[in-house]
Amino acid sequence: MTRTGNKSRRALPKEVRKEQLIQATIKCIAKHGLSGITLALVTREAGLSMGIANLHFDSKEKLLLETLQHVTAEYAAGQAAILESEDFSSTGARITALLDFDFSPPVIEKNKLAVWFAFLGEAKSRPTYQRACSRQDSMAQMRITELFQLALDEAGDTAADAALLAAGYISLVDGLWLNALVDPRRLPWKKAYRVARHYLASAFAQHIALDKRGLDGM
Amino acid sequence: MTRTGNKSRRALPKEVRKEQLIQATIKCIAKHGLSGITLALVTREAGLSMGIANLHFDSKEKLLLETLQHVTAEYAAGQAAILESEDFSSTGARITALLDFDFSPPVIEKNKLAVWFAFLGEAKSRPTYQRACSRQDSMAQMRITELFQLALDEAGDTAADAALLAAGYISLVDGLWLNALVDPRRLPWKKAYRVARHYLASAFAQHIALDKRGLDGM
Amino acid sequence: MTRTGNKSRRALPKEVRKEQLIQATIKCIAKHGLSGITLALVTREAGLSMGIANLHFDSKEKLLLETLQHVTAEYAAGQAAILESEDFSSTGARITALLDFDFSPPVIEKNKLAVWFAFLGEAKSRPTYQRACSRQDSMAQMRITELFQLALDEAGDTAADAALLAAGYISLVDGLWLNALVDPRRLPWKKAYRVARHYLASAFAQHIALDKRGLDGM
Amino acid sequence: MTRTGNKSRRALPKEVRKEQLIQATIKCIAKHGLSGITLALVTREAGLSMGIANLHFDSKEKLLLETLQHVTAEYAAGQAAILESEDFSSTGARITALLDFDFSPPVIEKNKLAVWFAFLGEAKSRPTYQRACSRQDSMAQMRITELFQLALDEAGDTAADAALLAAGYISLVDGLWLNALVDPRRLPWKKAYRVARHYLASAFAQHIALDKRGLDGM
DNA sequence: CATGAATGAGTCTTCATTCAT
DNA sequence: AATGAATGAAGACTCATTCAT
Repeated sequence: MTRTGNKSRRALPKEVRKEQLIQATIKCIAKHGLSGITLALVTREAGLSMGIANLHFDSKEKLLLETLQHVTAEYAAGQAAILESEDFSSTGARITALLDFDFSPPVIEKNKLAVWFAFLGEAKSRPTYQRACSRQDSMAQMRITELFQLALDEAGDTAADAALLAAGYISLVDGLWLNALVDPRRLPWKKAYRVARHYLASAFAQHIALDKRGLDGM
Repeated sequence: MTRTGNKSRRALPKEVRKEQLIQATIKCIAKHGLSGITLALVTREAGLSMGIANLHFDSKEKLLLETLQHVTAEYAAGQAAILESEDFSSTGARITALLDFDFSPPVIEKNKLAVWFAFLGEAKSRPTYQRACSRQDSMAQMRITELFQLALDEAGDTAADAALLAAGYISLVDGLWLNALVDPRRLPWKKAYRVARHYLASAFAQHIALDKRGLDGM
Repeated sequence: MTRTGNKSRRALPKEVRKEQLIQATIKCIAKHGLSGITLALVTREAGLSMGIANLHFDSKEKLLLETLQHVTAEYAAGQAAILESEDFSSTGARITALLDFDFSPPVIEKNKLAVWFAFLGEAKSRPTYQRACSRQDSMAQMRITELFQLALDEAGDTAADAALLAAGYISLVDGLWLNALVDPRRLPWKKAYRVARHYLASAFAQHIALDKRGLDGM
Repeated sequence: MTRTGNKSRRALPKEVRKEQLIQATIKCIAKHGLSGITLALVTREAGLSMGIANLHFDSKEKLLLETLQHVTAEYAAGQAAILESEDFSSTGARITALLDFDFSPPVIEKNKLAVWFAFLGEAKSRPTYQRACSRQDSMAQMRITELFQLALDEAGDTAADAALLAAGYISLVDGLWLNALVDPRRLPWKKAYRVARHYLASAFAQHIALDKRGLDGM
């Protein structure tokens, strides 16, 4: 319950309200699942009235879609910042940054991941979700492949296949997220991180060391 | 299949009906998603009457749960057969069999995987689903860790961590399934298989060769 | 409230239920108007549950449309019976029968007329209603024109225009219905009948007498 | 239009707004029907803000009622002007003027007639509408009866019934309006006018000629 | 056992009305 | 006086569940 003390009748900028509702939707999907979510639940979580969701999003379906897009866009932006940044001193540092980003608190935040996999679980039967999930992925996969290729070139490794390594990294991270999310006792986040780091270290031995034990504060 | 003697003539129909309904449920979840499924859809798909689902499963929820259990049990049985079989001549052959099984047609069948990820997507918010998903996984993870440890021992590798490799393999396969399911053009099944094989080959170089290009007929 | 004493859970033939709902709809439109009608009102009037309307008609809109068609079809059938019957001994008798039918109790029944004019009032903005209202009217107008032409021929009247007389008769009856319905004190049904009879008598003096004073029991 | 002196600068806007909203309401009823009209539609049509309707009319219901009264008052005023005018040289001329008025462009304007019949269609179930529709009608009917009686007296016709003729004329015009409005192809306005003229000509042969073929420019 | 018409609680959606600005 | 974001009651529609046949 996020009542912010305001008389709540006060009109707020459209974007603020939409953001408020999207945040409430994320919480509700994490708590009740995609098939258990209702507009009543979402608006109550936001501390607003029932009608407000349709006022700002026209329909429940559009609210859900914009929520999905919000989550994917946020991740894509963070990832793109790393892949495009000029600040990295080395290819290894960039790959490490990518890895650390993928297991940073904002990314592995329970609620957001729950939303992500809730939509992926329905993606097969909902072309709209599928498109929203896939669009940015293709781009990211290309960029990561390029990054990995650069690392292989630097190492003089002509045998390895950058595309295969990239596809593997992406899927591995997805799988680790999913398993750590569903049952953190079986796969603690620290262990998940070490698995991913190990994967990269064995592919890019010259760039990434194995010894770092994990992210602090996880 | 354990035939229960001569009285099966009477006892069988009940199980047949349940199986019929579970198969229809699998198809419907794949087609409409967990949040789009209705008993009317399922029973129509099965060519039966509306009331039959409640007659045999008491409630929609139980039908869904049994469907999930059906899918996980089927996978667990196949995997256990490999992990426990006496027929393998070498550890490498057993690991390869595990890999091939994970990408064999019955396992990567679109409908079943869709069901699997549909339930996983809701697992975070539904303890019942979570338990059904996790139970057998813990066991499998232990057995796979043992298998990998055996391989490492045979290779004299004392540096590698079998538990980490096992967790990585399981998550990698989950991630590959998910990505290949959601968008097979971005990640074709053949490529997914090569990624998984590459993962195992780099961990168990002495046991598994890289050159095998993929499963036939995929 | 039309509870017919049955346990109401008993399944009835589909057509019987539809008829039951259409009758309830007619009553409700007469009582609350097209813009005041709700499915709750209709189903309560029928003594049935809320969901039944959508079960048999798919949507409120289709229930309303079928109700309109029911009313128009009933009138058209009665009128067609007169226009096509072989039983009339003379043209005058047929015209008189037409007139008497137009003011017979089943036709001028308050509820049905209210439904008729409720839909006509919306017809301008609802092509679906417009079509349902117009379709049979065109046919009837043609047949009435033919009948009037026959009467004029028999009378040797070559000056009068049968088409004009028919259009006039139809509109006059519509207007009389409407005015008698809206305010029976200003235009009692008996008077409305005399007006219509007078119209016909002045056009077909040889066939129809003026003296008959009106329908009994009105 | 009675200008209220110099303070009109301040007082006028209120009336202007109401008129603006009534005109928008007329358009919207014609376009969407009484059951499809919403305040959002009306205020958007008027180019004003959502809250303005309640500000000036207190409620939607009152806006609708005032719209109905606006339309009926306009018609009644035009009709009264003819019935009371001192300018007519003969009874025949006055009757003809009445007829021509009833089919003059401002009266048969599509939107206004649509509004008129939309309310009439609901009148049976809404005493408020019924009263608004009937009030002036009674008066008009009396005056028209007087006019017709005068014509009959002038013609020495003692057999005809002026009240019956007046009731017939009023209903006939209503019916013609309705039919021409709903389906102008089946009953073109020119034909409707000829029907009405024919009705009057056959009742008042000495006063009204048949030969005039119709209104120009229709 | 099986059927499917009927039920009615639960949801989404609309929209007149309110009120802070 | 005017605005339009926000409200929440009311209504259409869905669908798991029941039960007479």
